[in-house]
Amino acid sequence: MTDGQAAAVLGALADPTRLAMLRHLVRAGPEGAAAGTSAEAVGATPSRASFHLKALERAGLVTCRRDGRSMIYAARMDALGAVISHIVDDCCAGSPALRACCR
Amino acid sequence: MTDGQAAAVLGALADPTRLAMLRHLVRAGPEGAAAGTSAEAVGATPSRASFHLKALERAGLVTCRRDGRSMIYAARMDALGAVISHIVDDCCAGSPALRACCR
DNA sequence: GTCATATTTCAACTTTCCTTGTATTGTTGA
DNA sequence: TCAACAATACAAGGAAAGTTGAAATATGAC
Repeated sequence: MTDGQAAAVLGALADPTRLAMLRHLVRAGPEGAAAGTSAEAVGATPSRASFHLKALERAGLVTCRRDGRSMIYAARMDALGAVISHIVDDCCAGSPALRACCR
Repeated sequence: MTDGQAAAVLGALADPTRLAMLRHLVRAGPEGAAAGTSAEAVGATPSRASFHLKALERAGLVTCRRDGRSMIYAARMDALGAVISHIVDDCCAGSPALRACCR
């Protein structure tokens, strides 16, 4: 993973609304949650929620599938892990102090 | 740590130049490195380097002290750990899959 | 004090991002 | 087919961030 790619993912995470949405999706589990549900969970208008969910999807942090009238978004834990690994292992030279934070 | 605070730190990380500078500072160790040295290491002009180092400092990711004519910046591993902890523990419900990435 | 070095600050410009409201697409059930 | 609903797409406005180059500040050497 290049710094540019990592920066793009971190940029997607660098917003309180998106952080809240991602948390909601992680708690929803592999099943995911409908866009409207996430919107309501974080107190965002549908349009705004769609904008931020798309940003998360572009960054590869969530997947999207249609289920009837609803769009179901689900968190991609592997992508989240990849960017954390980039910071911890590559960027921060695998600092023991940093690794300790994850335990 | 609130989502807003975490987002601010993640925003500071969400830039390839800053990611490269932070890596350089981490490798420099607790001693830190002069602003000019970091600038040269990542191929940035002094002005641009100063701008990004200040951004990292505002986010609490680096410290700054003067040594003669040079400004010495040093990475704050604890701050880096805190934001990773926020994502791993709080935001992502301590997902075992995510924790595994840090080991 | 004067000069050179190291870094920061500033202003101007460009680009990107976030929000809001409205229009549009896709889906379901009558 | 038509009406209702869920979500997205689009455009406009304003705010924030990054880049550049020139000027300013702080420090050390002479």
